[in-house]
Amino acid sequence: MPHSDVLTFAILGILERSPLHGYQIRKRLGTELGPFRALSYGSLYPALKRMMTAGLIGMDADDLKVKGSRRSKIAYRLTDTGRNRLEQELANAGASSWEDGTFDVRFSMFDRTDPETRLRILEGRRTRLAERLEEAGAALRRVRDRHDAYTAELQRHGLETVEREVEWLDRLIEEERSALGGTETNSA
Amino acid sequence: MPHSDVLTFAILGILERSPLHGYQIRKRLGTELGPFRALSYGSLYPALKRMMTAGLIGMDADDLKVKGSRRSKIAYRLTDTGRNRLEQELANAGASSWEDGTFDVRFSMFDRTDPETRLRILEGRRTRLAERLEEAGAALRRVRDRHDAYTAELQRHGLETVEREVEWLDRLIEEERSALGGTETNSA
DNA sequence: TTCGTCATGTAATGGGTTACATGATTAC
DNA sequence: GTAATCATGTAACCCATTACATGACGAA
Repeated sequence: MPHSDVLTFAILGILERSPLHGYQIRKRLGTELGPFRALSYGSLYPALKRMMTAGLIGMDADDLKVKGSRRSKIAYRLTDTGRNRLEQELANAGASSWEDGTFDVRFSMFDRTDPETRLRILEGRRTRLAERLEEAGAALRRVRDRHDAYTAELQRHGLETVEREVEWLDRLIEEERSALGGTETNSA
Repeated sequence: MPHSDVLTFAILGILERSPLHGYQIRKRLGTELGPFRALSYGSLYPALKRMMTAGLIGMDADDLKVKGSRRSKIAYRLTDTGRNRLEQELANAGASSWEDGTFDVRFSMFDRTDPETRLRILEGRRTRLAERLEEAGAALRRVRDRHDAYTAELQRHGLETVEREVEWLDRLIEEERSALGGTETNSA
């Protein structure tokens, strides 16, 4: 029960702001995150169905009630259960918040996350990336000579990209710390 | 028949340098590309099996022949068919070379790719990224105000990352061009 | 002798995409 | 009237991961 999958969480976060049609949810997922992705309907609608079954969301059928039989636009909205689930997730700063496919989604809801949790998530992500950087760097030093110039360049660029992300996180962490007040929070 | 999947192509490229065990192939995939990935055996071995069936690779069973029944280390090597397929792929500068999950693999074999093809692939990738940048930027300008500071920052960072990749490509393209001689090659 | 790494494989499962099928509404 | 976009959904498929099962080899 504790934590749902990313997509469910993302949809919960989007629907909290206002009820939306499936179509609109998809667009929001595209512009709010990334903005380099477009979830297919083949993923979205089944997810909404699952969430209905789980009682996380409900629907306002616009004209479904008016005319007799026509299926039409459906506006989904959060139920109380869904809202509770979302709050529960927003308070959680565990590993699932730093992981690769999850961090962006989690970050996009920082405006609804309390400052301490934000900081812990940013620090978690930073630690994780720094670890990867170290492993990768070490592995690289061991085999450096076996690589041609292009492979080496590819790896250099890969490392550089991650290094930059770490710098970005450092900047955000610093901002969060100073907004929080002093030197109070300690990192693991 | 024309183009195989990325994994097949990557394995072909790795085995061309020398015959390897499945285990070693996996490690190479990890260090040569990225270096942020580790393919699972659940993907690797079935892929090798498919490639065997397709006649792209063959095996040197080390001690399989010596003792009677023991399954042991298997060194895979390219067959002539496999080598031909690889060459065919290496000459191809089509869209499948610029796509997201494919570009890295393709780039890692640039030492076995002729200069003109290299240039066309780099240009293709650059064009694709620049397009995405434009679309994303336009989409963003339209909805900017609807976003909170965190969402905006996430998008800013995403765009910046892609911009940097474009700069990286520009540098590589320039190098390839000057190595090629004059101003001869024309981009689409 | 036991621990870490090398080594090979299968079955169940998961999470996504594409292609298909359908139709309403809006702007030109 | 016709094209674009809005809008919903299913079925088939793809490609990967995780968990499981097995065992050899070298070093402490």
